Amino acid sequence: MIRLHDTLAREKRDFMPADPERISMYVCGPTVYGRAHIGNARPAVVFDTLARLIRHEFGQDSLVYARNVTDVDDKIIAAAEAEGVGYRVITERYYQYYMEDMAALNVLPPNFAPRATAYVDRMIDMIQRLIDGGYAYVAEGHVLFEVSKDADYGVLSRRDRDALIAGARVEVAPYKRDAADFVLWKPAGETAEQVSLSFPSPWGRGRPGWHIECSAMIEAFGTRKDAGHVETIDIHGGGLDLIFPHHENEIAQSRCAHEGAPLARYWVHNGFVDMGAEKMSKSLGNIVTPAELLAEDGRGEIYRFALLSAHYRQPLAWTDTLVAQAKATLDGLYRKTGDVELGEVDEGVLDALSDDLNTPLALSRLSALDDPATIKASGALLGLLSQTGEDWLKGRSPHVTVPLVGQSMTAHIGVIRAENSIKQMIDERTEAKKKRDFATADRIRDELKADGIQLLDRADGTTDWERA
RNA sequence: GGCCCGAUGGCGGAGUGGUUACGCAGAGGACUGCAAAUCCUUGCACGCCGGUUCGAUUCCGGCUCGGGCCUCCA
Repeated sequence: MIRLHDTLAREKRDFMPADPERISMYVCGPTVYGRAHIGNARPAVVFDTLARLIRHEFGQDSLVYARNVTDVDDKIIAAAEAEGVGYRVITERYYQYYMEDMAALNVLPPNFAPRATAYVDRMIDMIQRLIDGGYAYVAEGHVLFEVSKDADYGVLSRRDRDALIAGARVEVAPYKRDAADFVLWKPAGETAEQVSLSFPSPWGRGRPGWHIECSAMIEAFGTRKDAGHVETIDIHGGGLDLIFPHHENEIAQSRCAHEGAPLARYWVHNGFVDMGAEKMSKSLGNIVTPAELLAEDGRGEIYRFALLSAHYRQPLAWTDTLVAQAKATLDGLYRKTGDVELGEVDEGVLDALSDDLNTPLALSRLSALDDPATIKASGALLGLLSQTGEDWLKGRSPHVTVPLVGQSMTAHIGVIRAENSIKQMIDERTEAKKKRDFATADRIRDELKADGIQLLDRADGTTDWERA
């Protein structure tokens, strides 16, 4: 039995999907206007791990996992205008980067990756239904959701409307009936790029608001095999900061458009990656990207391990020590697994993951295991230990040689010695050792060490090596 | 101001009303020409003040400190 902490209930609940053969999970994905940072990667890794667990428990085909791509956004327009290119250049480029970065972290592609621009018709349809139902109104080319018409507004974030108004940091737009009302549709501006990224609608050319995108995509994309119209999904996930206003507003829109049907049966939110003192975010300018990390060491599992080393709801401080510890622990695990085939998943690891995705406990149990095949299979459930021990320890990660756009790998590749050359030096050293010429033997060992190659002398006299 | 989290050994981080998780790092030993890896052994802990209890790191209250959200945000 999987248990999940449900943000709506503020407690762990047994996970009972509506249809165990067709479980639906939707996670808010990236807005593709810039390079993802390691904090953006946390939900991708966390929900990828949850997806692996659900597939393990309910069957490989049991889960339909959707992670959207927001490709309509003011920041996309701003980026396009800044570079003097069409918005599609921006969205395509950063979507590609995102996919590459996530793949390096062993994040499997979701079953669906719906793009907002492909679902505008559905958004317009949903907005029209909200207007017809008396939940939304048109004002100066905008369509706004009228929060006061939804008696349950605020259940997820536990806020009441008075508190919202009192705490409002942003000047209230004059066309709003109430400060808490939010935009469903906004008119296109005058600039070429704003006109370019706009769509015809009953309310004039414009673009959808952020919140309606997710509500409409959830309704439309078919989390069930037969459905073109889904009202309630099993799991809705995302970062903690999306609880308010994004998910609160999604709930309001969807519930009002669906005669009260709830949007999701379980709400799961991940905590933040921080830099020790404050959260990592683009607006604070203190970001670390997977691309930068992979340029340091291309073995992406290091960063996945680091992200999973804290419970997903806890904050995680991203430090050099954290990365070093993740690498050291993985090295130890890979020395144990070698190149064995997958065995059975360990019950202890499975139990830990099933208890609200307790990855730190799962990782500690993984380290305590002895049988290589069990370690390998249990690691796979966490998206780890996907390589052979030798490839890992010799640094043959496929990502090491992937050129990263905007990042020069030249320096890194420059210090990577061809394995033939390493073998040659090992042979020279073996000869020197036979002659008890330890000065030469140690010189060779030091030389290799300076290039990050650690020699391992085995009991039978042969020598192997690892890349530090 | 409102809402919500957290505080565990050098570091990361679970967990539990009473028997010192685990990993990384450190120390000692075995092995080694010397190291590394490996194996064995080992030191180090539950923010502060009260309360409940035979007994609290664990439950309750208060305090201090830290973090997040309050319509950009994973």
